[in-house]
Parts: sequence; C-alpha cells; structure tokens
Amino acid sequence: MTSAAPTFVPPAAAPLPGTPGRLSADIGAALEGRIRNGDYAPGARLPTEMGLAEEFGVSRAVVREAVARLKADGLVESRQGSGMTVAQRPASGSFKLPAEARSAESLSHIFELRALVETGAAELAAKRRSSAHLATMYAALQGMGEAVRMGADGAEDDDAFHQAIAAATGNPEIRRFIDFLSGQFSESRRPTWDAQGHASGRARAAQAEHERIYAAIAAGDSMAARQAASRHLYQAASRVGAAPEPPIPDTNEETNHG
Amino acid sequence: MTSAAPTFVPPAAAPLPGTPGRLSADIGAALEGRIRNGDYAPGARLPTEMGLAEEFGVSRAVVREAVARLKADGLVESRQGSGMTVAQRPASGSFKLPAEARSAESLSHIFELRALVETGAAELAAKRRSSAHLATMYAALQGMGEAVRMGADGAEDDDAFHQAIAAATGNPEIRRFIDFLSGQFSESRRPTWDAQGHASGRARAAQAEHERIYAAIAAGDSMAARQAASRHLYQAASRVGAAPEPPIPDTNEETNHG
DNA sequence: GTCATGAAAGTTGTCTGACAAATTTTTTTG
DNA sequence: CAAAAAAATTTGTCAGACAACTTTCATGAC
Repeated sequence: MTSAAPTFVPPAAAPLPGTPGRLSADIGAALEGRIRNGDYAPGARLPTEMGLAEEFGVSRAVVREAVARLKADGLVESRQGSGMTVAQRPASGSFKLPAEARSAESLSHIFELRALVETGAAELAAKRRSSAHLATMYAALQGMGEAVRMGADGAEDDDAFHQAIAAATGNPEIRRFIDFLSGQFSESRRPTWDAQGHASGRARAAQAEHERIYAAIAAGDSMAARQAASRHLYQAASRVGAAPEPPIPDTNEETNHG
Repeated sequence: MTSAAPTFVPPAAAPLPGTPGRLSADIGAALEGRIRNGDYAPGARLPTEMGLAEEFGVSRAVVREAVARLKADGLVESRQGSGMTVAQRPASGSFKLPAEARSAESLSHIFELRALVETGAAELAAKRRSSAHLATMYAALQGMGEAVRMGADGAEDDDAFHQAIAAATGNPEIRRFIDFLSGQFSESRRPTWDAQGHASGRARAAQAEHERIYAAIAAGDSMAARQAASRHLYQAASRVGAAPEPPIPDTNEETNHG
C-alpha cells in the first residue's frame, strides 16, 4: 500500500470540484452520503484514516476533521487502537431541519409541524396549568398588549407567551422542542413583520387570538385551547406567507363522531 | 503574551482531571460550557486556536478537533483569516433528546411528545391520505395481523404502519420527526415486549386499535383518527411502562365549548 | 492439538512544525 | 485626509512523528 508509485493515480474519487470552500466539509458530506446510502453498512468498519486520506487525496488531518463532524452527529464511532465503525443506528441522535434552501413549501411544512405540536401543547397546558404558569402567560399577554398600543410588534413577549404555554405542559421535552422550532422562525418572521411597517391590524388580530388562548387555558377548557391555538397558528402561518393547505382545521364541524 | 517565560505557569485551566478519556472531548465540553454559560457571548470572538491551545495546555490539533464538534453543533462559526465567533443563535441547529439517564419520567415525557405528534399526524393523514398511502397502511396492518396469529410481535410491520401514517400527512418534516422519535424507542420497546413472552392479549388489543385508526383514516374522519391514535398511543405508553398522567385525553367529554 | 503468553503489526489520539489562503491592521504614499 | 500597499493575524491544510490502545499472529508449555 505504501508503494505510492504515482504511476497513473486512479480517479477513485474526483478531487471534489465545485466550491472548494471547505475541504473537510466536502469529505464529511461524501462520507455521510456513503453511510446513508448504505455503502458503509451500520456496524461495519470504515476504512482507516490513512486509507481515506489517500483515497480523497487529502491529509489525515482533514479526514479527522471530517470524521469529527460525523462523530458529533452520532453517525460514526471510533475507538483508539481499533478502528472507526458506522453507528448501529445512524441519524438517530438528533433531529435537524433543512437549514438552507428554505423554500416556501418547506417553510410551510415546518410551520405545520410547529402548529401540530403547539396545538397539542395548548391542550395539555389547559389541563395542567399552574397559577405560576398562568401568571407568566398573563404578563406576556399584557406586554404584547402594550406593545400593540405603542406601535411595536412585541415579538419578545410573543415568544414569552408561547414559551409559557409550552412550560405549562409540565413536559420539558415538549417545551424544548417548541423552543427549538420557534427558534427556526426568528430570522424569517421578524423581518416580515417589520417590512409590513409598524404593528398594524394584524398585531391586534393576533392579540385577540392570544387572549382567546389564554382564556381557554385559564378556564381549563382543553378543547377550546386547542381550537384557539390552532386558529392562531394557522393565521400566523398565513401572515408569514407559509400557510399550509387547510386554513383552519375545522374542529367544530358537525362530523359524525359515530 | 508570547513572552512565555515559564516562571510559574498560571493554573488558568486545570489539566482537566478525572477520566482523561478523550482530550478533545473534554475541551469541547469546556468550551461548550463557557458558551452556554455566557462567558463567550453570542456573536463574540473566541480566543485564537493557539491561545486556546496554550490555555488548555494541548496542541492546536486538539483544539481544532474540539472546535470541529462545536461547529458541527452550530455553536461556533469560523472564517479563514478572521477568527472564530460564537454563533448568534447557539444550540438552535438540532434537537436532541436525553440519550443517557433515561428515567421512567423522562421516557414518559418523550412518549407524550410522540403521542402529541402522532395524533396530529393521524388527523392530517385522514384529511390527505392517498390510495397509495392507504395501501401501504393496509399491507402493514395485514402483516401485523399475521404476526399476531403466528405468535410474533410484528414490530417491523408496526413501525411500517406508523410510518405510513406519517407519510400520509404529505409533510416530510412531520414524517422525519416521527421517524426520529420512534427510533428513540426501538431499544426500549422490543425487550419489554419480548420479556412479556410471545404476543399475548396485548398484541391483539394493539391490533384492534390499529384497525380502528386505519378505518378512521380510510373514511377520512379526522377527529375519529385523532381519537383512535390517541387511545392507541397512550395504551402503548402504559404497555411500555411510560404512561403519562392522563390515561386517555377525553376528547369526547361534554365540556362547555362556549 | 489446545491453550496461555508475548511479540508484532495496525489504528486512533496527540504533538510539533511548517506553509497556504484569507482577513485584518498598519504603514506608506498620493 | 484618502487610497493603496505592506505587514501582521488567523484559520485551513500538509507532513512526519510518537504515544496509547487493540488486534493478530507466532511462540512455547501442557
């Protein structure tokens, strides 16, 4: 193997054309592709670092850096002395949303997932809310009301309100996931609002929806809380231009519950 | 600074006692702690790689490897020539569930999140299911029925059934998230079932619940699908010993919707 | 022939030094 | 004072080496 007689240099792996922006990133993507494609089966041994370095035509440091990302993502494990192996359950460690190429369709999908979780959270919050949670929600509600009167958007209190609902579920995983999802929108929502000028009738409408959610949770009416949250979130989606197909899921419709 | 006259070697950072298992992992954890603690504010510049290497008493390669993980996690960004900066929005890139120390309480929280998403998915699936999705669900249903008759658990078809529902939402993000969540249980659920001996009455009960979900989705009755899915998931939670507080959310209760 | 023992090879983890590429800062020049 | 050029920084990559650990294989004892 070490007989690196450069006779003809087999084009095993092209030098990765395109943007040579980040060498280790490219190689990491290539390896991830092989793993997800099944080229490297779960539990199987990967080639050695030196082997990969030779194959890709880079130094061992680059390979190590690329593999470091895969290890962080839980796709690859390594033990000193032994080798590197593909994790038994690849891509199970963390959930990621498409960071780039956020098409309007993709955005609406993410928003729908958020609506799904937050409506359920509102239902749970109505069942389990404590007085402390209610106080936090009420404070955020008043903050938003004041912001509307002063012409601001009150985005900060809006976040606080939704986070208080999430916390009122008593389920830290639900709370963390809602935090995670709402964080995905903080770049796209604010500019839209600001571009619309200062808080207009939209903000007042949103405020009315917030008050309806709060009233339902305070009253312990879980179904009303779900309905109010659903209406609010789908309207928020349309405000940001990411409305899914059904504007409002008609929870009230007179279907036969047979 | 470069006057490294080793007069007394300030104990700026202890040599990281305890398990010296993975040097880069320890340093990565230390840096992550500083970022999450606010020592390094979002948007601020980190010390240079050489500076960190000197501070921790390791080589630059180790620092680079530690930082590589932070970059993969989206906590740190770096540009060649400039420096490394703390990401504006740390810890927003991926959602993780507690991998270790899965207490029964934590497990029930995760299960509740899953129930929340899957009930919503069932509702959406009832509204949007295509004939192809229904066929996939039906095949999985029949596979599970056969498994029950043969005394197996049919866990594979069970996964397929739930994944078909997730796919029928037409929302790839919802499908991916359900896949992610169900993957978190594949280690804990199977042993429990197997430990109970071969498929017993529990399997038959689960099968009846599956059939009810399928019927509701096929009929396009979104509320019935939600209810059936909710019942199934909370029963599944109790089967695995992770039942949240309310056994079944009484969607039917005669609350005052006024 | 089988099993324990130990040497040897292979592999990841870390160190050191160096250069390339890109950015930032400083200096020079008009 | 402004613009251009040079110098200093800093990350990205390369190369070689050694340490720590694991696996494999050869050796020898029974």
